[in-house]
Amino acid sequence: MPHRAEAARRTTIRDVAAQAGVSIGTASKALNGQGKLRPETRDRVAAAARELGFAPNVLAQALLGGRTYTVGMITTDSFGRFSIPVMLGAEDALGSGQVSVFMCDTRDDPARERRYVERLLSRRVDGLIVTGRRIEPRPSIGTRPGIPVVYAMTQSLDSDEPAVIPDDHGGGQLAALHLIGAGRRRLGHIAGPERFLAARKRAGGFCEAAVSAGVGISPHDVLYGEWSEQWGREAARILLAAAPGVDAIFCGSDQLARGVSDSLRQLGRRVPDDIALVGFDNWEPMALGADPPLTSIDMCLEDVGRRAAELLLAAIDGEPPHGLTTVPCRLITRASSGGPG
Amino acid sequence: MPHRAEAARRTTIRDVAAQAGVSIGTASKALNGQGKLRPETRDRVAAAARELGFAPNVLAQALLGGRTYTVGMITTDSFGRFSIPVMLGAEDALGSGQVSVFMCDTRDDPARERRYVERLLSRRVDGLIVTGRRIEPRPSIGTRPGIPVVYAMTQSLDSDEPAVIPDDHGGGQLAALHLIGAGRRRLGHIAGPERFLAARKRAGGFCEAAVSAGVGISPHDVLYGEWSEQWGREAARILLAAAPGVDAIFCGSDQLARGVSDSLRQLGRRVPDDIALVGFDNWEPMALGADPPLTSIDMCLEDVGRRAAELLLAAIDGEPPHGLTTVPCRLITRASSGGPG
DNA sequence: AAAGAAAAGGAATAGGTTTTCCTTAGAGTA
DNA sequence: TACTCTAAGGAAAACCTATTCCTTTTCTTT
Repeated sequence: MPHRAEAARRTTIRDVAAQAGVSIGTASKALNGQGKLRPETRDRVAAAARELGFAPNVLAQALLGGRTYTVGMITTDSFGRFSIPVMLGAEDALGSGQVSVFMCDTRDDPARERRYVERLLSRRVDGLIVTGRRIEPRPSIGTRPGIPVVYAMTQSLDSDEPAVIPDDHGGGQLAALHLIGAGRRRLGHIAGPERFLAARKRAGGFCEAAVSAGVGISPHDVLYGEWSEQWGREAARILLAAAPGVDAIFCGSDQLARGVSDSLRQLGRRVPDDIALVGFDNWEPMALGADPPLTSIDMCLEDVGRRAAELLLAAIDGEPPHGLTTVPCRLITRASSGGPG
Repeated sequence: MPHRAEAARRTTIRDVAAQAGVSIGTASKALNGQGKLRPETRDRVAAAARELGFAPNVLAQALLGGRTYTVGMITTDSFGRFSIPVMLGAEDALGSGQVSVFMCDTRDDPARERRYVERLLSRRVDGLIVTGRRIEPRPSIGTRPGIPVVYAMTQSLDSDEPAVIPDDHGGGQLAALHLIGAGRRRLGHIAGPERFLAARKRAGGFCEAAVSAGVGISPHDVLYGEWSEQWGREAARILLAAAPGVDAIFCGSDQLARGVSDSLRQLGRRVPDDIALVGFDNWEPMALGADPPLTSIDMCLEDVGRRAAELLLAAIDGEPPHGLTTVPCRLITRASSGGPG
């Protein structure tokens, strides 16, 4: 095609310069506070720019400066429950630095992922954030060297590449300490699938903290299953049959806790009076909708995203980080463990 | 700063041209299949490009062509439950056209929104999609004329600006027809807050379809309240007290339906045998986690996003759409209304 | 062999901005 | 008066690519 087909050309710095009666270079200096100019000239240019609604063409700036103030965010999670808060945090940290974010959802398709990476590279992004829904190491996204990458809520098989993940182990510990602190001594844990690293880490932290506090629970008391309410319902029955005296249950997700809560009600056990309940994720629609509302462990995913973005910015500025960063979890106390509400 | 501070400059078409022993212009033509070149020359250039890992600088192309193949997506919903599927659909439609998406979350702050719009404009996006979590008309985003805007899952107070929203009214009708088709005759409806247009439209469609089918229910039988499980629990008790013979309840959201389901169990009514239940949103974690799983109305939000993106692309190509487009809902049948599962 | 046509590829321009280097004009000094 | 110095601002290069318009080479044809 020739040039642009249509519409009123946006005003450029050339228009501003003309209106102010100066050269293009002078206009640029006036707008950016560079060079030596008479104050009155600066004002004239500023006025012209305001009047014409001038905003510099970022493309041209980027072309010249070699930096686009743009990063790519790649998710395999279909903007799911985990990657979204991560993105929010990252966007927050980046956005305040005038960096814009290209969003790409690979739908778990490696071919699509490659295409997106190519596209982002030819858009000359300054860096890449890769998010996922599992913290397990994944194949490296493998860009050319020179463009920095940070993994968030996932990590690379190449363990030198920087990654930020929540501290699931610490989250499990938090749950145990909270329940024990509330006077519970006969603990149970209902978990997601054992093949999930996060499920194992949560269970590990929980058991470890309990044992350190002198409360007996062992890793093979953990009921691994699925990430579903259905499994929560089943597992609660199994657990109560095996250990009728249990007075606290930690669940590997809020969904599990919802299922457990249901079964407990049907079995005639009161929450929290008979059995205290702690979930994981602090997924508010789930946790607040439960009756009573669920105490839960919040992974602070926004912090994960924010941290990842900070690391990326550092890398772009020439201070590449390495290895794994974990972000601590936080306990949110609600009625299901006797807290407020 | 001088130029770029660091790293191995990316290979440009100049490098390719040098390597192939041709001029820049010729290299460009070879790579884009333009002009008249000896096949052998084309091959040589292609080989050089491959060897050097050349990808054209999209910034330079955009600067030249006046189009960036970039759109901005602005959400007020903190990437919430509604705007996400919309974005997914839009990204899908745009991405396959080689258009990349800038993501911006305004956190419902008008000042932030203005800043983002400014930033997107100075990045010379080809268009804008504005999404929200409510379908109520909102103040126009008000960009300069020339850059097209489409609203998705929200609409502009300026009713001429194009918008795509789900057909809540039709969704309500679907629910009524389904329940009546299953032989139910004493219908109840538990809704969200009356100040929400979506809540009113769903209720309207439901009552209208019921009445047309000769089943009595009137708009003031609708129990408006909150969008919460808690209100679902309460409203179910209120409804059963007022109309003990009810044999089907349509809920304005899956969360409401979850609450209703809980209360029904406690009141000793079986779902679906005694009372059939239909939710709205088809929010899978909620709908599938319920016991029994919920029949629900799916707003097909991905389609809403896809449609919005298509309209935007049309507008960019010079065929600006106008006014409101609605996307039909779909009934997803599950056990709570006697369906499969 | 000469002339014309077609094929192949090169030079230059445009796009918008920033920065470096120069030029001009005025003020100050010897 | 002649010189230097500084302040103010202009001209041009650079960033990278696509396209238009030319020039050169090669082939056909008479």
